[in-house]
Amino acid sequence: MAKKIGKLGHRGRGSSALTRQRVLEEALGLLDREGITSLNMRQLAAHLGVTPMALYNHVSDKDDLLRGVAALVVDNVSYGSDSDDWREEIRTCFRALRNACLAHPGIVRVVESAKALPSSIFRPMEIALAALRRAGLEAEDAFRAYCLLMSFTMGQISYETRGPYPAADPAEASRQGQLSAATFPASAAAVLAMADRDWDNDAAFEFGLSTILAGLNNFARAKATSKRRSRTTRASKD
Amino acid sequence: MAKKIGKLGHRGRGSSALTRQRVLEEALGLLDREGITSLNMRQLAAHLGVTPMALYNHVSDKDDLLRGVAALVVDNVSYGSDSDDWREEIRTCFRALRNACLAHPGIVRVVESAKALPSSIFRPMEIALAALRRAGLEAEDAFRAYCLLMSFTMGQISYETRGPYPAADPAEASRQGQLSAATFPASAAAVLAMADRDWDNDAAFEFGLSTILAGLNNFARAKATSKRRSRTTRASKD
DNA sequence: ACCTGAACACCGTTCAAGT
DNA sequence: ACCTGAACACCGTTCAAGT
Repeated sequence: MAKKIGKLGHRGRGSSALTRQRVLEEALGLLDREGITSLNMRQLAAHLGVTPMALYNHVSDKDDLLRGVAALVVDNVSYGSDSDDWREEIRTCFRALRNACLAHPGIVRVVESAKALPSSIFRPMEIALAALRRAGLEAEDAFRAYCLLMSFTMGQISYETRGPYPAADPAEASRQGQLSAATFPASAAAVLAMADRDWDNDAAFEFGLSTILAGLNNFARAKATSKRRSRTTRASKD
Repeated sequence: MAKKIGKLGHRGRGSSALTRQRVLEEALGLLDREGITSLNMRQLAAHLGVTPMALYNHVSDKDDLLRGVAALVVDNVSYGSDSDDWREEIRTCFRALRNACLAHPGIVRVVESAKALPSSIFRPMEIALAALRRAGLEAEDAFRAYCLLMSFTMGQISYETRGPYPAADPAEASRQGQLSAATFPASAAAVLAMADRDWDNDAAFEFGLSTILAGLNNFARAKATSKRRSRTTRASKD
């Protein structure tokens, strides 16, 4: 027993042994504190007080590490809602996804560079698809709508966490005189309008969500009436 | 003059000297043929028959190289249309962006990993913003709508070019039994519905575009009537 | 001004060896 | 079973030297 204490005690920090969980958690911490460029096997090993090669006992690959970190962020998110309005269900689902990612801004670059995603991303997909089917969309349209929602959400999060590209930020470009009112009038006007008030990412996300849901609602209602009409036609034929 | 010919003649391929343009074009070719992992200074230099360090005479940085390659893909795209329907203008604009990117699938990863974007990214922004203003949106809403359209388009292209993540592809997951109808009924149904017909990325993109435009149209019309109403109210007060 | 060659400070990962 | 240490095959980039 003394042997056991001694064995655990001589490890760097704490008395815990190296486990996959500990590796992934330290990786996420490193990502949060120092960004994705610091998330490499050597620095991670150093933070765990261990040799780089020790990590390979708990992680098969760097890509496995990245997938594991992504899973850590996304696995325990609650995507469900108790509303019976399909639009509110979808709102809650993608808001939850966005909030989880914004809590660990570096995770977006991890997801973008990972070769595979944790399979738990099927959970928001399931919820969204179910809600969309309940709205009256057919399977194929529902999947297209899901792609639309997911693409927008991930794109938006990517933009938010990376910050606007220096060369693509209207405000920055206007400061450097690249965005003259002569060649880019609409963009220059947008900069002018945004100059005073702070840009609100939450509001931009909600705007996007509402716009998509309005469009999907239009689509679902059109689908419903065309179905009803064809039913009436059939009935009158009888 | 013979000296000049000799000087040019002893270069690896062709008689052209190394220029920034030639470096960027070869980089794009390398990207197209072998993907982003092969797009590095050493391999690029080898393809140009030159030492890695020779590239730094025409490119300040690897990030400068990436930005240059992105510019090559995006600079000469024509985003405009001759329609006077703002929705058609926006369709043409983002279709053009998508087509340009799909012509060089690797470019998406380049854009994602680049620290800066070519400033010609303002051209589609300008066209989209102008169309949205003409639709009746105020500056801030127009910019939010632009972000929505751009996020969706880039997200969609990213999904298309990377191919679905092995762990996030419903069809693949269902094949491996990760997507049982018991736990993920809606997703399993989607796979079933998509099993026979091929998934049509173009149709999915058009679906997304139409949905967003329908939502924006709703928004613009609501804005217009609320404005008209307040004007009437004011008039009746007079 | 443009290019070369050697070198440096990094990466992920293999391999043989220790306990 | 788990970890170490040295090594390999890569990266981007600096620096001194050549023309």
